[in-house]
Amino acid sequence: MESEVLTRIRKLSQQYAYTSIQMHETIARQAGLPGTDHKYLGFLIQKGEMTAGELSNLTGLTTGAVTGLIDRFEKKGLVKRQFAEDDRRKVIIKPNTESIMALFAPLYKEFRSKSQELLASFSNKEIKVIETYFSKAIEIMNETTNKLNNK
Amino acid sequence: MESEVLTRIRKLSQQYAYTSIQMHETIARQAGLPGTDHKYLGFLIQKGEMTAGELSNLTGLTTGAVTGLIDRFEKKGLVKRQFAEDDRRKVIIKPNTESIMALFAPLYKEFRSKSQELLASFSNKEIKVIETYFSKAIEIMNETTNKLNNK
DNA sequence: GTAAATATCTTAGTTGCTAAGATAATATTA
DNA sequence: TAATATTATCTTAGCAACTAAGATATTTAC
Repeated sequence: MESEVLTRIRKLSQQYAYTSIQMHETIARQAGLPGTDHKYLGFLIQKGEMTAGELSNLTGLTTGAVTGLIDRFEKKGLVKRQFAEDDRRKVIIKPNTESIMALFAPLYKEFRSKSQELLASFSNKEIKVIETYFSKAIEIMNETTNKLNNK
Repeated sequence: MESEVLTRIRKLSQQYAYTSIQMHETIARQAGLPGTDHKYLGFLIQKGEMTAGELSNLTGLTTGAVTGLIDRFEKKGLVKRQFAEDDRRKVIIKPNTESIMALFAPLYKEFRSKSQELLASFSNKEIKVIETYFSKAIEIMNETTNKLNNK
């Protein structure tokens, strides 16, 4: 038997994740990125440049899939390939942050201002609560995922 | 220029959504559902039975894709097809909740108890804050998605 | 009763994935 | 140093699930 609160939060949480992915997919499609590529573009922006192998590890995609992914990004001018100076086997992927921003910023504009507004409606203390919840929930989900993957 | 708080929350939020999807995908894979099928199984559980067309609308998949989706679920005994009595063109998809639960419950067990624990560490007032944030953020994301889709 | 609309299924073609192996560069070792 | 092993990425073949378009079956409208 589980508490009503837990059920409510769990449903909201699932819906939140789903809605968020849905929105990001819609925005990506409008920006000319069909499928799930935008998900990986996010990594590149957040982490900055990285090698193809690192992206493969991070995403769980095979190196072959990553090759195709970078090809598609490169063709759109969103990233550049560059051999590493210290190891010429490595391919460094350099996100072209400016062109990425130019592509996505207008689509996120309204969302951002509304989010800003929503956050402004909470006190600092309340925001801290939200942050704590997010952080700890992320930790729990990662633990669950890792435990399931390593056995 | 955007506030630091907004940036922090936005990153946490994206990470939350990504981690959540990642966990659900891992659980689904362990349950023998590769790809993204589990996402749609969630709809069936939450909404109960629905027609193929409704599922198509809800998911944004074409009717052809939905046919394949139901085929895969049916083959695994997770849903049943049934013609609607009032309109024999319609196919009602009936989720077999018991077999779905039996498949997934053990994989979610530990996650649930940890979530329960996490939630217990917040006061009722704080939980209300989290719920409010989720609800309103979902609303904003849906608005954004709808606005982008209808133009 | 015929025509139009609707709900689902089928088919052909596309996309992006994995797995396995090829290629090129680097590290190791005798 | 030369031979061998390892590493990083790319290429290829095969596969799964998608879309778009059209087929089929049923219902609705005239």
